[in-house]
Amino acid sequence: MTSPEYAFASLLRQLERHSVLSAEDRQSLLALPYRLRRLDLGSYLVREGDEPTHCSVLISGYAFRQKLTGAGARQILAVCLPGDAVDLQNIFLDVSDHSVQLLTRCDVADVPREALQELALTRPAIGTAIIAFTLVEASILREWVVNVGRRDARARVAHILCEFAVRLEARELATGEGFELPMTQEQLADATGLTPVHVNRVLMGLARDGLIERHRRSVAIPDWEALRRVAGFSELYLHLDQVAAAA
Amino acid sequence: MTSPEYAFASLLRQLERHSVLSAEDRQSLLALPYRLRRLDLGSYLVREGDEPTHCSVLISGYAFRQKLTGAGARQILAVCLPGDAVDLQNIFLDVSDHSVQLLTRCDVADVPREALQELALTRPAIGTAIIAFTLVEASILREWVVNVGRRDARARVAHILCEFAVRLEARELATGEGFELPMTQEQLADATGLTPVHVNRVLMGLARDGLIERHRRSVAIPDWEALRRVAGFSELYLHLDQVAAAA
DNA sequence: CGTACGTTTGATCTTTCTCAATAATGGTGG
DNA sequence: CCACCATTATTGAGAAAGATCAAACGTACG
Repeated sequence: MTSPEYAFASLLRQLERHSVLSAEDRQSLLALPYRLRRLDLGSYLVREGDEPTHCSVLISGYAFRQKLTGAGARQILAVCLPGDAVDLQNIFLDVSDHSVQLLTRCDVADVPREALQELALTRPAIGTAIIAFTLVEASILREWVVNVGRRDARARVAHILCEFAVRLEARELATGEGFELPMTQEQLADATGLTPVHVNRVLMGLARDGLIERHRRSVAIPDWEALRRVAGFSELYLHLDQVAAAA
Repeated sequence: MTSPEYAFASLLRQLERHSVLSAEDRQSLLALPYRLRRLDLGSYLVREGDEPTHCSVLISGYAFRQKLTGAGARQILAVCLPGDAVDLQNIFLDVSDHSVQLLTRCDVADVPREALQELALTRPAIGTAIIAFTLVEASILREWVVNVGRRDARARVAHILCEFAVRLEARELATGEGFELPMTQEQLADATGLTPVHVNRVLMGLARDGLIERHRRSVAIPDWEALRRVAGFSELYLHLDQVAAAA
């Protein structure tokens, strides 16, 4: 389950969502050179200001993108799931504009920048897939702006829970029953633009109203429609249904 | 100044920021087929849910990306400047996840989806440039999340003003003296996640403290360093300095 | 088994929102 | 060119969502 081959396969599955890859395309992706690392919770995969030399693929574990304001506040920008290529971003820009930190202990595969770049440019189908992949990330980011900018605390927290549930299910990391939330309430606060105290109160409120059930970090959603309504959630922006046209 | 050739030249200049284009690359970009349209303020260039058939390039005028929450609130996600290719986004995804609306009367050039897509895939340098371009947009979006999520009202408004000033200057649409802000205070509010009333109060406050000078929609920044400090602004995320390595 | 971290709760305070009214401004038709 | 109308900007008073401060409680891990 956590072998590198499996992780590349997961990356592959995501790329194929938006582009038709030939057997050769697939092969050359799986043949990409890489170096394996195991990193502890809290390690940085990328730091703002870095000049990237490689792109890391998350084999197992979770990570998040973050930036700090001048005043020292932290904003979490995105959560990376197992199988995500963490910094496709950095392969085509020369300096990293945000940091990526691990949410859990992780296995990562580092792919040299040039190898991936060359693949993207010489194989049009892979190029398309990579562009589409970054565009989906951008779409998620746009919804994140909406969440933080124009929803109240309850809807914000509900929305981020809906997003996790759907993204995790799409990768078969969650069942309809529920999922492990890989974040502390403080991290949830930095993702939603709230304070940890208020996140706690909102979570308690959602639980009290029967919209979620919690035991430790595990979250279950007994009435999906109800939570979706509270969150104003519509999964269109995840671009999950877009299957590449048959070859 | 507002001929289509000029606008494509402006697009070209942006693309060349991140990739080295050959004479041929340039030529094929400028030879792209297009259809010209003049549209009134408030028109939609793209609507959420649309299946895109073309990519519009802004020849003159301003536009903005937006999404609506279920509750009907609007969040502005980005402002598009003259010379921007508005929906490179949509060329590689099959359904548009947000809307683009005009901030002013605009001249736009519609480039057929297939033409641009083919160019991106057959000319690696152009492919690189397009990926880099969308990555820079994503970086701006990330800073937008930080702005709305983790800065107080004063810093938020100051930050968006700093961003405009720098982006406009980079395209020679503003001088050190100041610039025309193409938005109403209500739109500014939807961009910063505040209410129009509060945006007004913050603007008044910034002016009272000598951080900005306003007459109608024109904004001057008498003390750049002071405003930058209030905003916590650092232009790294705009990736402006990144010049393509010499060929 | 104790220590550090995360969660929960209460009390109070502040920022920002809401509602409402007034004043400018710009555009339009006569 | 002027008067009118619609939109945008400005101001005040009161309300509310969420922040801050502080303390207690759990739980996991070394």
